[in-house]
Amino acid sequence: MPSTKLDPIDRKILAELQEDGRMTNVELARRVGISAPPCLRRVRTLEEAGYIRGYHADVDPRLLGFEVQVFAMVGLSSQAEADLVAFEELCRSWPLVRECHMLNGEIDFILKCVAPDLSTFQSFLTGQLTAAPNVASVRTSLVIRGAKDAPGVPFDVMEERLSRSA
Amino acid sequence: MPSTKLDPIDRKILAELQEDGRMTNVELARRVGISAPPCLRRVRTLEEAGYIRGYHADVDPRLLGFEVQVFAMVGLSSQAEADLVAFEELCRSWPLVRECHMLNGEIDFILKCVAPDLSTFQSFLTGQLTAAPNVASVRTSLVIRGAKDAPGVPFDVMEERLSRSA
DNA sequence: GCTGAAATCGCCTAACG
DNA sequence: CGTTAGGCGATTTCAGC
Repeated sequence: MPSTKLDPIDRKILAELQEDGRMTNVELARRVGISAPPCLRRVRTLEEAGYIRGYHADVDPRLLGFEVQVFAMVGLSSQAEADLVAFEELCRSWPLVRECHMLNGEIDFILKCVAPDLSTFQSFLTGQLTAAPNVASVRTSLVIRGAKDAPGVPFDVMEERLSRSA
Repeated sequence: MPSTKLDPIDRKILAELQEDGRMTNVELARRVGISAPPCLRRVRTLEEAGYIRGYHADVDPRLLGFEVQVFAMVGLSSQAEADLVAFEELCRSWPLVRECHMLNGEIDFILKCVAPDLSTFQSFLTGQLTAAPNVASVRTSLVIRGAKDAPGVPFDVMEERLSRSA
């Protein structure tokens, strides 16, 4: 599974599947301008090479009863690698934490969390997150409303750069 | 398209499609324990009712040359609704900004950004974001590494709550 | 190597019970 | 919701560039 360079058709496939991950292979093939068999082979190759990590339905948290979304900025008291990894592992074990990113600067981690209601989140915050070993500070901000939620990467920016360097 | 309540099969469908959005309908039907036609009808209904907002391939930004991911915390000088909306619209027009969420507290917005390299991001930051009308302050943090990136909502938490309230 | 064409197999998706 | 059934898509095979 070598990460050989992508050609324009591969990039178009990725852009299309990022936009609509459930598109049929023949429709995808039609859009990228090749026939179905090579298109399917390319998709499999892209999956195996790791360009495509998976396919996910994008569900509406609020409709499903997750009314609360929160960003939590976490500072640790020790940044030793073992302690960082321990905290990351803890985040992976918490279902309410959907994303966890390690950052530079004063904040060590940013967490995106969801919860059915505020009291559920508060009890997670005080009982689990703030109480976890090595956690020095937690600042939380409720999401008032979402303004943009685009998946993955901007392929138009990518194409623009590639044509500039050509 | 009424948002009638979901039964356990609907929730299982959502959980499965969140996990693997490209699963075939017959495989999905098998997993949720019904035959294919009613399964497909349920999926269509869930899509039309807005429970499923779309399907997206999850692509790897780094492999595609987007080496830099940044969270930007933005404060505005005016929080009048028209000014908030204007800033949101601006974010939607910037391809490097993948997510924009309006928050409570001192920070008004949090933005998740990607860029091919640091200099591209810096030029966006100084030339576009900080320079935008009404932007009072921008604090940025580079993502050192991602520790968790789970899609959507935790259906196990949902089921647990539902069984508790039963 | 790559693609495309043909053929098979399996899935999707009506219509009906 | 299940079953049937026809049409279409997916996937292998094979030939050609």
